[in-house]
Amino acid sequence: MTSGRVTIADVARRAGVSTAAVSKVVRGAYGVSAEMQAKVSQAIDELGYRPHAAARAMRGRTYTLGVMLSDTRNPFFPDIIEGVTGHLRDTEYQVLLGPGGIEPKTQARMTDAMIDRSMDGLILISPVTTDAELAAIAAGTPVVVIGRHGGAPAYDSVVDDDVMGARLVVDHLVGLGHTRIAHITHLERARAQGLPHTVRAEGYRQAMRAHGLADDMVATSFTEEGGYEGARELLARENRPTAIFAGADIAALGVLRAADEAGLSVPEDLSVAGYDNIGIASLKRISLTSVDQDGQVIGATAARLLVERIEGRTRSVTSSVSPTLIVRGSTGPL
Amino acid sequence: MTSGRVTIADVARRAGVSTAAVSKVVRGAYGVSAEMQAKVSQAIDELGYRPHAAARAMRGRTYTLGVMLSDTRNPFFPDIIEGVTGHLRDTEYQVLLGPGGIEPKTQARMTDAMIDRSMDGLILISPVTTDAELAAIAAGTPVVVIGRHGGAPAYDSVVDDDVMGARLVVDHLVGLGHTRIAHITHLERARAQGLPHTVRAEGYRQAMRAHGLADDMVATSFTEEGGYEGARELLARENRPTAIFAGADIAALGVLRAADEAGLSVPEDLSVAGYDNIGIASLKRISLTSVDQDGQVIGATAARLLVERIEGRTRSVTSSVSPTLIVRGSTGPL
DNA sequence: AAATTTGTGTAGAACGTTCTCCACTATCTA
DNA sequence: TAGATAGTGGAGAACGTTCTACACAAATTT
Repeated sequence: MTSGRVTIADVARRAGVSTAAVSKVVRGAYGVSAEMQAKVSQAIDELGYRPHAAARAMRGRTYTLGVMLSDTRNPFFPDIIEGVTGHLRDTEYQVLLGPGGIEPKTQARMTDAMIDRSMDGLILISPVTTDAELAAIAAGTPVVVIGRHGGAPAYDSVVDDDVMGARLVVDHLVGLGHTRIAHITHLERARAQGLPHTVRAEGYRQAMRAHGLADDMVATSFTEEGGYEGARELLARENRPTAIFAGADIAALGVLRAADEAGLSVPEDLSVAGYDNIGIASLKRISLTSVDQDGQVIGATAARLLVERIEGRTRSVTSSVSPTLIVRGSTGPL
Repeated sequence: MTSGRVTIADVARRAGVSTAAVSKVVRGAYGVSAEMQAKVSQAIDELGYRPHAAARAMRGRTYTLGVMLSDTRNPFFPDIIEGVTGHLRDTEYQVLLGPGGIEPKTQARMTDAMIDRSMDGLILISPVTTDAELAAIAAGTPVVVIGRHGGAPAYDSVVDDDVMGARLVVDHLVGLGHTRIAHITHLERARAQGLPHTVRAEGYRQAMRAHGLADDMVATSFTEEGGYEGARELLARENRPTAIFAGADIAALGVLRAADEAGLSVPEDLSVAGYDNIGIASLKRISLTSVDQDGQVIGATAARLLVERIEGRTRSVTSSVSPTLIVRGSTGPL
């Protein structure tokens, strides 16, 4: 207590062995007798020794995995995080989350910070960066990217099949008799390729074309406010859409607000669908038809791939998770 | 690129000076000439040098602050995090979040992990621990605790005035003519003192007494499900309450679901109020009367106090933030 | 019986910083 | 002119691990 932290040298002294031996025991390395193992373990317990991560980092592992969050406010993240931490629960890896913000610059600062802290691997959720920057990061550190299509050889990817998700929504709405189906997407600031909103928008376009329908998109942002403004714009048109498919639930909530304010009842006057199936979508009051992408599975998969890569795999893997359409009260027949 | 990371020695060689000099420049320490400063800065830029945090940690600072999150799913956290990161934006500190879970054991594991990684300071959000454990942590690392009443000399505290918040709700409901006002609180597993739910419950009790009314509480959990179950129990009573004050918005959402299922309209048949004023509370569809506690201010305050403490302050500070009642459509006259 | 293999433990050099001394020069004071 | 004082730069010892090389003993093979 008084004299600072307990080090491996203290343990070695207590057990009457060398620091190298203690290190072996701690790491579970080869070449330790049962007797040595017992002696050292006892000393560790008695002294309450905990390995100093920074010192470890100087030579080997830190046993720390970083998850870069692009937008803390997105209610979809907790599922992913739960998947990641759940999968890592019984390993000695620790997960630390880095709030990267939505700006490319702040995200880059965050990933740099994580690399500076010599994390063993990084999970990047919907990073807004160029492919080149991503490849540069992945060249130095094991990386798994979530939610970005078109994987690269340098890192693993876990994606939701957003094309399929968008098609599920369009098919559902067309099946209900809708023809004027609008889509609200996220305005991309950076020249990043393969972000979910882009793919969802593309999937929407394809699905509309497949049904011989004209697409109608407005680009705001994936926020409640963005959905609200997008919907206001769409609903002000002379020939307003009868259904709005927002690329994210959070935006769909804004659409619902705009509908309420415009005196339109959902789903009688306007059908609304979202994407992500966030928790509150199931509230009776909201009852939002949405595409579910099982964040826990995505998170757990990402964690698994990352550990594999840290432990030596070099061949790149892309894991695609199929989404499901959850039909609720916000969509109905025309 | 090919030969691993750029170190302070590389910079020193390039600039033709000693590593000690480079270190001084990097740290902005005293005793550097303008010429030296320029020479070294140029070499740093040319080589793209970044200090290795782990190596720094061996001797000095890591410039890393940890925030322990007790429940990632709580929609109230993003505000706090935004406050923290916002306040730290232009400093050289980096914020890393640790998902601690709701169990005392997992939270302890998380704080230990953060200490092992020699973070310069810790912000703990509603930690579920004994005062003794908290004091032990704070003895070794600067700590600011958010959302836990009854501060201790070893750490700083930032709290919402939960007694006042509860009183605001009760006063409001009584003003509307309600007398049978129930409260849903969180069942505490651990023997932790001064957690928000406890204080809110106590504030509710006091306020009811002040109005000469009998209190009626049920303890489930601060989740949508917990609110739902608590409300089901309350609404099943022969003399059911006319207003339910949930100790957290997330639970209030569950109350709304229970009301909907029971065929009760809000606020005509039942008034519902929550606490935290989470984003979706303002959605027209939800329109939940709630107590707002400005998470951003709380987060920013915590960050400020933590930095002060890291930089030498030892006198303990407790900062209390006054909440506001936001009246919306979920509460109405009896 | 000698040679080889296997098992177990240790010495000691990294790893990339920080920071305390110390040395040197140039300026100022007596 | 000698002595003191700033101001600036550098040497080198930490910090707490990991891990390669090696030493030694015991067991096994020739």
